[in-house]
Amino acid sequence: MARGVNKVILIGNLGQDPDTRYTPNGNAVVNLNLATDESYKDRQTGQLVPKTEWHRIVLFGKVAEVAGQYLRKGSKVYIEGKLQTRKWQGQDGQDRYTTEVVVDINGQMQMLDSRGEGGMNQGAPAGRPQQSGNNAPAGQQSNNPPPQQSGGYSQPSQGSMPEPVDDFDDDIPF
Amino acid sequence: MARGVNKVILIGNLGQDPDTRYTPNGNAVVNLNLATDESYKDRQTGQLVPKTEWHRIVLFGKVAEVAGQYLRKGSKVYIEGKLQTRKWQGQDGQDRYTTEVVVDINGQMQMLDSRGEGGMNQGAPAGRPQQSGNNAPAGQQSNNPPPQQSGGYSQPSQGSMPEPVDDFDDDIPF
Amino acid sequence: MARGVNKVILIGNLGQDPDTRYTPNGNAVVNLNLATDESYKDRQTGQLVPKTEWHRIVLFGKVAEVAGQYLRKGSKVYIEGKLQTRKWQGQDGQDRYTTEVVVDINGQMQMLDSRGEGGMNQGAPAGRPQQSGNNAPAGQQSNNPPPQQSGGYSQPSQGSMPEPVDDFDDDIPF
Amino acid sequence: MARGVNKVILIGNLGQDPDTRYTPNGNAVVNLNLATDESYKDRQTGQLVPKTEWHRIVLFGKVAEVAGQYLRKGSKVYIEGKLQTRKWQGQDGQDRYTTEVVVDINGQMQMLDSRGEGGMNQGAPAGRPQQSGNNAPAGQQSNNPPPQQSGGYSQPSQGSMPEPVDDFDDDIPF
DNA sequence: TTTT
DNA sequence: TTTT
Repeated sequence: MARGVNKVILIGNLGQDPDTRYTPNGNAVVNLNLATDESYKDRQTGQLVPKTEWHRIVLFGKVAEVAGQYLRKGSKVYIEGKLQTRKWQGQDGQDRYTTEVVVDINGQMQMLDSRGEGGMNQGAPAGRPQQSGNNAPAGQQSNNPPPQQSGGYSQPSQGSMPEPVDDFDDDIPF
Repeated sequence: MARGVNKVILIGNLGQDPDTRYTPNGNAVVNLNLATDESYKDRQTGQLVPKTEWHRIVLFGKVAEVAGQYLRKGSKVYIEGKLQTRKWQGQDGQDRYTTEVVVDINGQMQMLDSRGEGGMNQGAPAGRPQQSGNNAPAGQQSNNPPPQQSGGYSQPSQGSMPEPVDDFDDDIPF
Repeated sequence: MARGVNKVILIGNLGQDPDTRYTPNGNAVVNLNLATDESYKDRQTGQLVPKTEWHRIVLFGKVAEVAGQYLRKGSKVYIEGKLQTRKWQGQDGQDRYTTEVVVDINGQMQMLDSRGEGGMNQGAPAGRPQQSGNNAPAGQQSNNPPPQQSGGYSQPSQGSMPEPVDDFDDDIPF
Repeated sequence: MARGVNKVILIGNLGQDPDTRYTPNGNAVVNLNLATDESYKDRQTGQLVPKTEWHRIVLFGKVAEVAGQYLRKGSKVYIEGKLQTRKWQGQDGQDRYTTEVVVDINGQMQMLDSRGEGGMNQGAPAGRPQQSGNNAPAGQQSNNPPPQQSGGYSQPSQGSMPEPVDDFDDDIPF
């Protein structure tokens, strides 16, 4: 299935709560904003300077469900996925490119906060529908420009959150 | 030095010859355009569809020297580096972001073409100065828009190719 | 499915042809002996000393089929799998341990020899049955001590096994 | 320096406190016993069966110092190293082989327990000399059979513990 | 823009 | 925007 290798491995913390959306088929698609920290020695001052790198993560399928339910702002997480750059149109009609780390059936997500502390403190989210309501407030997110969206999927027709059947794979465009 | 993990592993082929530049200190900085191939089964047709992902690679230091000298368009290569997104200004004054895989002293580059075939066919490049001349023709490359450049380093002041001393680390902005 | 991470990534060359066997169900199980090369600077002499590390690889399923058919002694290959140590009984009744890199449905194998050169020179093996005959000679292999076997699977259609060529395995020290 | 790739990435928990030793030169060498958990679906019963894999980790240099000082039984940790199999002689004079994950200057170790909970609860170890005394009690460890040793380095000549020179960074470099 |  |  692959004549190359395209692998990303990250450990970092979430900058915000996960952004959960659903495909028309009811499959979860979760966006994460992940910070990885590094520090390097400044050549001028000789001091250790912290440097944060931010990564856009997109999870699909089962791992997206878990991420959306259990991860929160501040959560520490291990991510294994692949690099993907997608093109979108800016408001000026010009092409823009956004690179994301895609975690699908071939990837992995591991929560690294032990025993519920860490970022999992806002009360345990219960069922899926609530999740959707809590994490993907339509009004707010739907104004986001393309770089905040992940292509072909949209949000659940709110209020009518249509029985999430798990026929995944039927609508993800890759 | 790092309180997180930020690792990328790629195996693919170069879309063009490497783009070699030099910092004012004479350190090589090489840009690669790397394709990784994957194929997935189309849900509609059931057919296997090939899909190519393109990656921007930036190498620094010793590994950059080697890449610039021995890699060519078509070369198969293993890359281990880290993700880095840098901001630049579009001609319209707006912010743009480009994500690259940075290979520095902590990364790795492995040529995977065996026995000189593959992309290594244009004759063995000799010394470093010539390399610079061959691979980083100033007039051509300097017109490249920001996404084609890697930030703070510029090209060798040609003709005066300043004694490539290996005092690396003195000018790389991270 | 996993509350940890256990990942091995190797690029190296095969020390011998693959050793293909079959489970009672007819599933391929392939053993590889993979060399990864490294060199380090000797502190005494200051010289660059080459050092080869040998790895035992066990492949299951589809990837095993491909490996058995297309890899040969000398082939360069990318392996992604997981570490697994299994216990077996020495002839003296004592416990022995062998660590292997297991490549199953979650792993990956990529052939890195381009255009059929490399180790792929003994003529293209054809169908699976023949493969079985050539690579998994029952009579000879079944005498191998435990470290040469990979646990619960046994050999194919015994009794009719034709010329067993691949009896290396006898001098590999693990 | 390397014409191959030999990389291991693990996330798991320590089965015991680290075993810290020192080379004659006073360099720390730390052994860890790391468990990675996985679960698989039993084909017979259809049940999810947990499975623990144990790994021998050997750390050298600075990362060894940190591991010896801050890791404890139960600690969750990220390990990046390389596979290495070393030969030793059993009491019966026969060759034995032990495979370890070696973490040296090219590797990485990340503690994943947040805020001092996790396994770091036996009181904060203070200076290095005490560490040595606490973690590498010569009398106890020296009875360990070869698989418990890592080759060329020995234990601190007791009583004469030679003032660990390696005053690299300022204690806590992360 | 690469490669098979 | 996270974390220590």
